[in-house]
Amino acid sequence: MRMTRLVAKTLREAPSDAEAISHQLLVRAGFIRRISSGIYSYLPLGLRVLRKIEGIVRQEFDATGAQEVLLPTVQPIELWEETNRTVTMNDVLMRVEIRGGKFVLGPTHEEAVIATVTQDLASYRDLPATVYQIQTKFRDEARPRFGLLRTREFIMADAYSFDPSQEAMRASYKALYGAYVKVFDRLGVEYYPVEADAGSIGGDVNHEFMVPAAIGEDYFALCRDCGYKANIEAARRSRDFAPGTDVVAPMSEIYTGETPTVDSAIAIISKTRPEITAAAMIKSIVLKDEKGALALALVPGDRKVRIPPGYKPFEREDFADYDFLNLGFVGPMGMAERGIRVIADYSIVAGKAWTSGANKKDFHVLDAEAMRDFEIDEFGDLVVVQDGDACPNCSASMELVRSVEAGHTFQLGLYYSEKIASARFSGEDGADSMYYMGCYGIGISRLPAVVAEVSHDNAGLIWPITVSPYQVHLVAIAYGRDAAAAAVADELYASLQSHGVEVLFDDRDLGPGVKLNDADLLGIPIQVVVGPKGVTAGVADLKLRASGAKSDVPLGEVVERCKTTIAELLEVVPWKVGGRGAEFEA
RNA sequence: CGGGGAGUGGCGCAGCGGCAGCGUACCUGGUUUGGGACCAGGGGGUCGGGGGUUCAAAUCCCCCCUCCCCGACCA
Repeated sequence: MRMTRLVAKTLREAPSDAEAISHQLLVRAGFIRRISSGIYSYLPLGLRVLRKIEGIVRQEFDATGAQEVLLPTVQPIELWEETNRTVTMNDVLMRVEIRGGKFVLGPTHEEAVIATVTQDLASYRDLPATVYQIQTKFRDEARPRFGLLRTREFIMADAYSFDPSQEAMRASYKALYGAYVKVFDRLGVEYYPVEADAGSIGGDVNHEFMVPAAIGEDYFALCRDCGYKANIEAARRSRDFAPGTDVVAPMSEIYTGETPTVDSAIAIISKTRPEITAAAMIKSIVLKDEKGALALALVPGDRKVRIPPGYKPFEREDFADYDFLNLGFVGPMGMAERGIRVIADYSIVAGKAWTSGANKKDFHVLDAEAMRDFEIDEFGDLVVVQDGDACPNCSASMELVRSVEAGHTFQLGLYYSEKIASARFSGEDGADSMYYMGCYGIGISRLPAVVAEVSHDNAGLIWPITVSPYQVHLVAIAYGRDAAAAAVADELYASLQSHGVEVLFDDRDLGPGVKLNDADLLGIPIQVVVGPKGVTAGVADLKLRASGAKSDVPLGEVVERCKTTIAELLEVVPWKVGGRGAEFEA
C-alpha cells in the first residue's frame, strides 16, 4: 500500500479525551477513530491488525476441529427471557423494538448458539461439537473507558462446545484451552492463564487470560515460587494459621460511641489499649443466602471480605428488620443461638484476643476468644488476597499483578441447558439428555489496544510481526525529488510485493524527519529506508523497530533480507515462561 | 447512578461583554530532503443546543445534550 493512497493521517497530538497510551497512539497513528463514547471505527491500518488477530484465532480454533459459524447480532428478546438474562444482564442489554417485535443486540451468544445448533446436534452421534464465531457485540457498559480497552460495541471471538457428558466437556475444554495458549503465544505479549471466579454461572473450572498492564482493571495473585495464579476474585491464601498463644482475659464490653467503622472504633479503643490494631479486630459482615437465611462472615478488621459463593451482602435497609443487628456494631457473640450461621476466615483462630462489635449500639467487646466467647460453624477463605499473602500451595509470598482480561474460558456444564428447553439431544438410550457446554471468549477488538499498551515506546507503537498491519515499512527519502532514488524505491516496492511481503510504502513528498518519525509511530516491525545517499552507495538501511538495530543492506539483497528477517521474527515467541500454560487440572 | 472537569476550524489550544484568533493539519506557488524545514498566498468555525439578560453575548444567567476523570457496576 502506498501511503499517498492510504486512508489515514498521523496526528501530531492525540485528542485530549484519549487517556490510555494505547488509545492515544492508535488514534495518532491513524488506526482508529472514535465516533462516540465506547464506539470506534477502524481505519485500514487498524482493520488489518484486527484481521491478523482474527486469523490467528481462526487457525488455532480450526486446528481443534471447531467450526466457524455466524450468529445474529439482533436476537429476539424471548430467547433472553428463557434464561432470565433480561433481568440478570439488564444493565448492559440494549433493547430494540421494530415492527417484528422486541429484540436485543447480543452482548454474548449462549442463547443464540443453542437455538442455532439444537436441530443439528440432535443426537449423541452428533457430539461432541464446537462452533465459534467472530462477531460484533454490544453491551451498554456503565463506563466505557481507555479507548479500545472497554467499549460498548466490540468484537469478540466466542466458541461454544457441546458434549454429552462432563468428562467429554472437560476434554473439549482442554482442547480449547490449548488453542488459547497458542493464540496468546502468537500474539507476542506476556500473559497468564489464571484461575478465575465462576461468577453467577457456577461451573467447575474456568480461566481468565490476563495480560499484565499498568492500565489494567483487574488483578490476579501470582506466586513466583510454585506458579499459583488466580484472579483476585478467586484467589485464596494459605490456610495455615496456628492458634494464638495469648492468655486471653475474660471478655469485656467497652463504650466506644458512634464508631461504626473499624478505623473509628480502633481510634477510640487504642487510647486505652494501644496494642489493639485493626488486625486484631473482627469485622463481621452480615450475609444472606438465596433462601434469605442469615449468615455472618468474620474476617480480620484490616482485610477486605470476599463474599463466599451462594451468599449476598446484606443491604443497609435490611438491618431495620433485625433489632439485634446494629449496623457497625455487629459481632459473632450469640449468633449461634439465633440460628445464624457463622463462617470465619481461617485466620480467625482461637487463643487470641479479638475485639469486635458488641451487638449493641455504640459498644464493642474486648478479649473475645473464638470458641470460648463465640461459636464458629464453618471456616472459609473469606479475605481478598493482597500483596505479600502466603501462597495456598507453597506458602511463599504472593504478589498482585495488575492486568487486562483478554480472554476467558468457562466450563458451563448444564447451566444453560437446564434453562433452555431446546438444549437437548437424544442419548444412546433414546432419552432426552442435556448438553454439557463450554464457552470461550477472546476480546478481539480489545487486543490491538492490549498489545499497544504493553508494546510501545516514546516514539510510538511496536507491533509484533504476527499482528502488525504490514511486515515491512518501506520509506523512500526524497521521493519525487530524486528520480534515481525514487526508481530504486519503486522497484523495491514491486519486488517485495511480488515476493509476498506485506509492505507499506511511504511515497509521500515530505521531509525525511516526518517520514521516519511516522514510521516509528506506526510501529511496523521492519523499516527499510532508501534515499539518494544510500542509493549512491548501493545500500538501503534496514531497521528493526523493536530493538532499533540498523544495518546497511546492499540493494540487491534487500528483498531476501526482509524475507529472512520476517521468518526470524515469526520464529520467536517474544515472551514465554517455562511451564506456563499447558498444565492445569480440568 | 453519585462526585469532579471540559465542550471555540480535522487535531491541540488562547480569547471570557465590543470585527473569532494561534499552532498544527489542509489547498496553491517557490525553496528544502537521512530524524516532525522555510517563504508567500489561500480555504475552512451555527464558539455543543435551546432560552434569557444586554444597545451589543464565545464571554453573564437558566435549562438541556455530549465527552473525559474518580467511584459504584462488570455473564
